[in-house]
Amino acid sequence: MLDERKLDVLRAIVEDYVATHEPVGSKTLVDRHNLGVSPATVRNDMAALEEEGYITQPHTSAGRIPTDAGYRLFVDKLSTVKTLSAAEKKAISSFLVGAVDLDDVVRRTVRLLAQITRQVAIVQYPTLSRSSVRHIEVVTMTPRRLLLVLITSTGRVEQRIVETHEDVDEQLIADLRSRLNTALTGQRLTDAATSLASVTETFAPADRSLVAAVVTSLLEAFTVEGEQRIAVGGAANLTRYGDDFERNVKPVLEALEEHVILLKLLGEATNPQTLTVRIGHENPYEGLATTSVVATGYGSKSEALATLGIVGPTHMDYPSTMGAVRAVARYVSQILADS
Amino acid sequence: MLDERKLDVLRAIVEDYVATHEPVGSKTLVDRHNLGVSPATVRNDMAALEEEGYITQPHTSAGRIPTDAGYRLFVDKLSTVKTLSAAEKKAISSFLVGAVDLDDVVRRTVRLLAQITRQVAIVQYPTLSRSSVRHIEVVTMTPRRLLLVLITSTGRVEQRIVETHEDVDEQLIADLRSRLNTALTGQRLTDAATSLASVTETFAPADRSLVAAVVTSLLEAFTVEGEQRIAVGGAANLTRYGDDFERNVKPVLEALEEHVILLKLLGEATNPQTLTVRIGHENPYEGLATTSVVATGYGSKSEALATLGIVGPTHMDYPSTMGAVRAVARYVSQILADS
DNA sequence: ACTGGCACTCGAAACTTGTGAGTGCCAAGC
DNA sequence: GCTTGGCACTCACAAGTTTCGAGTGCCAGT
Repeated sequence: MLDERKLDVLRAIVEDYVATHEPVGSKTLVDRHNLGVSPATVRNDMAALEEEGYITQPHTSAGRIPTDAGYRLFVDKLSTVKTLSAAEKKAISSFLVGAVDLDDVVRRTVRLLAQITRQVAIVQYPTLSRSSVRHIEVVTMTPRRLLLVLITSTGRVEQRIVETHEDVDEQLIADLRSRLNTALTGQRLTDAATSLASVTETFAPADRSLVAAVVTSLLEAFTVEGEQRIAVGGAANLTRYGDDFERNVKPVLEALEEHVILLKLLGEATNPQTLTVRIGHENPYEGLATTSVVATGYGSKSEALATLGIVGPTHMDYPSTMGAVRAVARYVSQILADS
Repeated sequence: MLDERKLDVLRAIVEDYVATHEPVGSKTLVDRHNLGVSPATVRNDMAALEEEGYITQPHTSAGRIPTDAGYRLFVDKLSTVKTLSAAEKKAISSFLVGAVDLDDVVRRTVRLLAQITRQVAIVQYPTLSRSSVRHIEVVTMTPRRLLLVLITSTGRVEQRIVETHEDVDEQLIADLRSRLNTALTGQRLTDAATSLASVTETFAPADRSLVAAVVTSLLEAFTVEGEQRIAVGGAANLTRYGDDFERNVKPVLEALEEHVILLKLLGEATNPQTLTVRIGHENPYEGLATTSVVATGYGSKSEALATLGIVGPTHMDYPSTMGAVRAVARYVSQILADS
């Protein structure tokens, strides 16, 4: 059905449209890419491609633009992920060197990704679920307010405030702190939840109400569902969408504020070798019909800790973007892994 | 020069323009507000106001729109800050109740502020400089990687990663941890810096290199200049700027990513009673010529910990916006203060 | 199977025209 | 001496018209 040349034509259309953002016609196409055939032939091929649903006409007597299906085919079969130039690779590593903590790594990564892809970048903080408890700190802020700090093996720090009904006893706090650490340090967060219950029981009934409050709060911190953190950057690149602000840009801006939606967009974490690309309507959010997402996991070669990616118009330069996302994910994984 | 009625006319022009976003002419003005005079009279007043630089014409034979100076006069002399309705007040308090930690308070505040003002909200995290050390935690992540966690009296948690050249000795770490806490807990961050030096001296020379690395990192964490954190929200409200995306919205989006610029925009923290309003060109950033900033401090009645505010088009509804910003600042201060 | 030719389509840009909100100014009126 | 009605003038905007050309589909010829 689709012979080699038709695919060449589709590839040419996608590349041209991505470069110009204007519908591309048969003549222009033959001029720009040396396809070795006449416009008339290309027209026939185009008719076939349109028949199959890979391209479409915005209106009669205009050129063709790729459909979501067209981009899909292009990404899957007609393009190869572009590797970065040496200069770009150098820029990446120098950008990430010197981060002072996990937050800083994430912030720098977002900035970097936005900068080199010229798109909106999204980076998920390493998930808690796969990490383990490194240390738990309990600090009294005011006589009736405690601050819990949970430090995980991935270097992530979670805090919780606990309000109490009566003034707290410093001795009890110290006791609680040491018992919590003894019981939980080294445990995976998922397992730590169960261990928490037994800790409560070792306390005198009189102290149980305080302990229970702390435990509840810690449990909350352990069960991360719905509270996964995300960093976003490069929103100014949304200008690249062209006009029709209201229809294209606004929903994206709205989505960027809804971290729940972003998490869905990023999808399941994959390892840094595998790139997930969602094109237009493939996205699980209707506002992003003219938007594509390129995402991948990061953390370590074998097991992904979290996901990062970019959001951009469907008419983006997929090979370059995919290359950049993959490269950044690899570098970040490396930074997080080695010490 | 400017009698009572001329000021009334200016007020009417500002209110009308803010409501419609269209140049307002003499006839419309008389129709909508009952000024009790004829359009011709209003025209004369308008000519005077234009002479003084408070209003201007986009082109001949169009209505007038306020200039930055016009808005300035309006804000300073012609309007009163609008107090919120009971329902709005209730919404504010219910929105902020249940925050689990300082980060959460800030995040919720940004969201809330963006929602009720329908503008872009900016909230600065409570500054470190005025707070004191509550606790310092040193945790080994890997044999050669330490995580420092600094907890301040304001509930802010700072983290730093320290890489060492040789494997660390757990005993030494425990020792360091306790000495640091003994020496520094309760001290203001500004004073703590000096105390740090003396702590180093109490260690055996062999351990000094490790201790020095930790101390350096802590010092960094203490001196916050240039690393003040900021949260931004409600970027989708930028749609409200009308068209001319490229000229109005893009620079704002860019500014929102540059936290250094935002800090300048927010300016010095004032107490929650005083509202800072910067209109158009008054802003210390050229990209925001069509933008106004409404900001105020928050933290406690007497002393402001940090600043929060909104960024929006110069043609915003100042009375309502100012009322909302002030109200939110007060509520947040309250949340942070009482326990 | 490809190509050149040809009639046709139709959006975009350039130009034209009409309309009306708005202005400035002036002379008359309270 | 303000205020006002009247009047001629301006000019952006919208609607209508024309032109232009890139692009198309189809068909007959190689």
